[in-house]
Amino acid sequence: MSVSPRRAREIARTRQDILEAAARAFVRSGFRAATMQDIAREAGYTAASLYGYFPSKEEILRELQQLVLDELTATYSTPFPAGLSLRQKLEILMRRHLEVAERRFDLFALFHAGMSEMSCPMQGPGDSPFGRRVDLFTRFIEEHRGDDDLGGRTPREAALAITGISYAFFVELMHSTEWTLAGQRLPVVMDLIFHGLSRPAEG
Amino acid sequence: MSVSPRRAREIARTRQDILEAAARAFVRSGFRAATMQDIAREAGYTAASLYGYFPSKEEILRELQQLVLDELTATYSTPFPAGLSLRQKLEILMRRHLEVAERRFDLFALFHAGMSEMSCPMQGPGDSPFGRRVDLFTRFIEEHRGDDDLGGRTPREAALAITGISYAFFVELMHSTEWTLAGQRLPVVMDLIFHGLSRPAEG
Amino acid sequence: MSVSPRRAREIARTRQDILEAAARAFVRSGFRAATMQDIAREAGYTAASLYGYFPSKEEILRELQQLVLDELTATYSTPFPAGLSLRQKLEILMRRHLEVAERRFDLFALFHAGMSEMSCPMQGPGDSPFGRRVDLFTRFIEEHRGDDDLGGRTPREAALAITGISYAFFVELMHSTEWTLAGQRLPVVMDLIFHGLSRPAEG
Amino acid sequence: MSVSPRRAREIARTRQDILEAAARAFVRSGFRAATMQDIAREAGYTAASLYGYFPSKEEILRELQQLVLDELTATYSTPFPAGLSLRQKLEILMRRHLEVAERRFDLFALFHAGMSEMSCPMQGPGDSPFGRRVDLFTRFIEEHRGDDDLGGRTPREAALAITGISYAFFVELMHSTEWTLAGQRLPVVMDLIFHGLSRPAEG
DNA sequence: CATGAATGAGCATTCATTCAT
DNA sequence: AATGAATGAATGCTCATTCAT
Repeated sequence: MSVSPRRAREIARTRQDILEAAARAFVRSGFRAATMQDIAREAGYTAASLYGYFPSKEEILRELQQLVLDELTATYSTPFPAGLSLRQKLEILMRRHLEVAERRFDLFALFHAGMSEMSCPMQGPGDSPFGRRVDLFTRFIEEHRGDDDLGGRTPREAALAITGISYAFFVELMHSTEWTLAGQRLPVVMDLIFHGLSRPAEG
Repeated sequence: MSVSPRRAREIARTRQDILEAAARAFVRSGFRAATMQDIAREAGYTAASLYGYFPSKEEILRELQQLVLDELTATYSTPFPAGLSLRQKLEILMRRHLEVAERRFDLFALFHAGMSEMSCPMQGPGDSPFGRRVDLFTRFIEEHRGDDDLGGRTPREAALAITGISYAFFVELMHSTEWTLAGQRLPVVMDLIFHGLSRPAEG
Repeated sequence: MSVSPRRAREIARTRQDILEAAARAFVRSGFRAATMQDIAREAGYTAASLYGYFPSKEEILRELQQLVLDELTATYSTPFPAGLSLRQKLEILMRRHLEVAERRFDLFALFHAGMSEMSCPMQGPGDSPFGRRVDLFTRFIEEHRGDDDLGGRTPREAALAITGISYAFFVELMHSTEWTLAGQRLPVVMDLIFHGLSRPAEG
Repeated sequence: MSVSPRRAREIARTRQDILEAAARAFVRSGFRAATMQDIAREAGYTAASLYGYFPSKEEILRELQQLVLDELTATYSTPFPAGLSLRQKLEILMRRHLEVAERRFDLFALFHAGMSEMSCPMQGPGDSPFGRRVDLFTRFIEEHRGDDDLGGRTPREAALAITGISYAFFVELMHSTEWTLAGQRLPVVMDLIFHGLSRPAEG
């Protein structure tokens, strides 16, 4: 009665396909505006077929959110080499983020795009995806900061700056099609985070 | 059969009421999810009445967007005192933004909340509200920068940092209810923009 | 803000129209098979309009059930002239039933037709409409029986016989179009109930 | 390429299983509400498999109806011992019915439960299962009546009384779980049919 | 002008049925 | 022969919009 491993893999892949299609559709139109037909067309199925893999549209969104959260959490929980400065660790962290963004572009787009609708139907307005990212950065800073890394700001303030700047550059990247620039821009981002506009980028 | 000035003013005020109600509704639920009933209830009318002031729901959104854009543009086009540094001018600009945010809270909330839905149904994804703000900051910088204000970054890069940081702090403010903090936090924001994390907040 | 009495009456009448249309549709096709479109067409509206008067299809059924129950209960709770025999009181009761059937034909048809579906979605299978009628008759008998009216049977047994016979004749009546026969057949029914096949109808 | 007798028997048995499962499902939820999945689950198959045995859900219902009709007809066409009174013959007939009810409980339940839905989708409202039973009883009476058995009523009237009373007691039995009472109650039923409430049950 | 009522268009979801495996 | 997967055709319900009052 149990599914064969082969079949199980097939199902998992189809679910992934649908989730990715849904991510694209949600980014394009928002959760409400995207119809099951849209998602299905994008995934190469009919709307009815989706219900063989997910019980509802809401559940698709929920799984999508969980996926993003998992990927994101992983970038924080993977240990960092010891003996590095906050800045070095942060750079590693952001490289991991870029990696995720490359591997799961739609997911990341969804995460950055759907502010209101990704949070509203499920949780209080307090923890939007943006807010959650701020939280993660805050905890990261609290854990890895040296004594005078923040120049007197609270970890949350620092996290706000980091989240804001990286958010802006991610959005920029997302809308441009030259994805290859991503890595190259990281030094600029790091430099802006740590020295702001006043200090020259290099030396 | 032209309208009396008195009547004209009445109409304009009602339109404003509706727009504000719509802004609240849109922030709370997103553009699609917010029904005309929701907006009407919030404004103290019935859904049918709204059509005496706006031809469609989409038009309400469009006017709302225009309103935000106008308010925002005004903060840029009002001249700045001569002889000020970029930083000083930027601080003035951001104070103006705060003013707008105080005067038209819902509008600002809408602007910051509904990323995907505010842009998608109308224009290409290229110019989201966020992107438009980046554009405005970019032009501002290009216009007011001194020779070595940006430490080697392009104006757009600088604008991205500014937009990102101020966006983050605005969102933070919005979710907290202590709106009074707004002004007090501005120095921190300015300092983060210009010196990043490394440099102490105050000399 | 409150509805004018005139309007209220209009609404009540529309609700009645819809309920009657629904009764017809339910009798014809059963609860599940009857679509909102069917009901609407029968009532001269569109399906969407019905939702201005009832929140759901289930609620329509529920109100219909309540209506039947109310009408039926009324026939029992209206007092009977004192000093009559069980048979005389029962005849009065059944005349009242006939009256109801004349006044609200659809309702009665619905009540006699939809056994399974009228009960299932709402209550346990124990109290079908049929069962409820048996209960009412049982209580009626317990209340009005003389000492040796039942010839040794329990009130429930007597009620089963009464319900069964009257049910059969009602169904017969319903399918024939000669509704006028209703009253004329009552003596036969009464006689069958009290004397069965063996005894001549009239002395 | 004809089927082996062994296989044929296998098929017939599976068809029976499915029909019984369907009867249970139909009684529980009504014809429309019962899904092919429901029937299949009850029968231990998948929905798709049912189509190897029946071309459609409607056909299942049709065969079920035919089955009931066949069983019922058999109770009438099996000859009765000569020289018996109408009452004696009727008692034999009803014992046969009880037998059927014991052997094919679900079938009988279906027959008694689903008035509207069992008839509607297929035939005019004239011949509901109930109506068909009345017809059978009518013909039975016409055939076996003595000269003054009916006390002046028409055969149809007598049949209505018989059908009604037996229907009521069958339903009662069905909802109770004490099926054993069935036979014991038959005398009461017979007595009610032939003497009504007025006459003592015994002697 | 404000509104209650009506509706067309659309959407999520279900289900009988088909078909390749 | 049995099934998992896929789908077309509904179906209940919502909502932006219109219009008579």
